[in-house]
Amino acid sequence: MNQLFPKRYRVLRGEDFTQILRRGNCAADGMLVLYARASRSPSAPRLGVTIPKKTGSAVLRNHWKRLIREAYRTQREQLPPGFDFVVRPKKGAQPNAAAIRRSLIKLAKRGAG
RNA sequence: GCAGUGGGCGGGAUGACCGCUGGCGUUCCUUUAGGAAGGUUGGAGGAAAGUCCGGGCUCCGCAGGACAGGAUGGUCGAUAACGUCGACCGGCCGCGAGGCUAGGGAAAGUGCAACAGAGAGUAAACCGCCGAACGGCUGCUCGAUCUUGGUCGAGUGGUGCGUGGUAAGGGUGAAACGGUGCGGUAAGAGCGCACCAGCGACCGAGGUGACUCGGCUGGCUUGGUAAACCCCAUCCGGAGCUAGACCAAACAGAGUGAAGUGGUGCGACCUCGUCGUGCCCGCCAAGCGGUCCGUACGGCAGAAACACUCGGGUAGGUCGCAAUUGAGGCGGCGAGCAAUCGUCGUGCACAGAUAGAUGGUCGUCGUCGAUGUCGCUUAUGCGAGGUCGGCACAGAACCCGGCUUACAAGCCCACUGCCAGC
RNA sequence: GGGGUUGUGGUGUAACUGGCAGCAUGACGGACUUUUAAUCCGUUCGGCGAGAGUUCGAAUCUCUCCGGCCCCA
Repeated sequence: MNQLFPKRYRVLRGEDFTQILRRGNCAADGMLVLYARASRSPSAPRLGVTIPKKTGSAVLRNHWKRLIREAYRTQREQLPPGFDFVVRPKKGAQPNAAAIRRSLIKLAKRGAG
């Protein structure tokens, strides 16, 4: 099972972020907020992570980002292909690896469909 | 043993699997650029933080003096520099080890001090004390006069009524213009004297110096506040790695800029002044724009192939940028009380992202706390293995030197006071 | 990365030439009213973001931290 996470599976350009956030579908639960938009290259789903400064200290923000990326990396094949996703933590939520993994799949299917 | 003071160390270890990212090889694909696979080797801190100071570096052509503005403020030293560090001096606190200290100037000037209090700054008279001096009222004595008990004058008492003297005592306050004693006085007072305290000048000794010690003399006493204005001394050009250089891509251009800058007459309007107009003068620099940041001066280079303003476009890549030479580390020797410096040796050394890497999961060990079991033990306690929970503060973004703040457990060194024992 | 501004009862705000920290609203109680609202009267809660320093005295001056908000790129 391919669990790599190279740069082609990531949203990198600032313009892409604004497009996904402005034009994409939004889905949220108590843990995450997810934006989804049909991508131009339909093969692989791409991920971008946004952590607002109000989340907390730099250590806490890094922790959130790593957990979200890890959840995406380990279960990328279960996500709907042909979409770009931008994910950020829900305000007030506490980071938890298992909950983020469950929430990511649920929200991705809802946002794509 | 108890209590305490100062300083330092430390920042869990290790394994498996799955990842991210820099460097260097290998193989494959590809027209170049580049892409893919796999290998190997590196990958957060003592504070990376706050951004409170100081530098390096870069640009402003060069980095001017003055004013303004800001910063610092015992002395000597250390340093690339500092508001940092070291040693020492003075003051305050502590029994002590030690701690704190923006600590120049208040006999240059200006200002401020609520409430209370009589008085708060070239001191002041509320109570109290005094009755010296002047006046009022009044008693007595003497003299003059005459309307014979009044008037005037002198002397001597009383009163403390008015003017007044007095800062010893009371009381107020954070602070009231030295303290004690004797003299002195109407009462008092540095008013005088003696001693003491304090300040200044001078002299001597010690110290590089801040300053310390001693002597002598004098004013006889000049209060607090400058983290109030201020004065003095010293320092500071501005902006910052999105600095800045180059490449690529994209778009749309428009406007302004090298002579009226000066003097003077007349006219209009509401004065200053502005406008119009005539004359003189000037017209390759006295004007113009220019991150020498603010002000004026002065200096500098510049000019239509340039500069500025407005508008439009682009926010991609490479370098800066990773020890390849730096105020590096470690060790030895030497100088110094120390901060630190000199010298010699030493491959001792790999972070470098750019939507932003340095991680996730699962173990083993370590350590701390709670809990209960077994063994030894009178108890305290010691040892063994078990279960559960915890293991901080915190994440590089151009780089260094400091400061400040945050920080779990644990450990070490030096010193002080008290108690007990020898 | 750089810069600015701000912090005062539960809420909003004033005093900042250093000198007992006020005002409005809210809460509570009373009056009025059949009751509520409005109005009037009274009371209470009790606050200068934290810690040092200067000063006789600090919300105010100085320093160091903490938090909020905003701006530039």
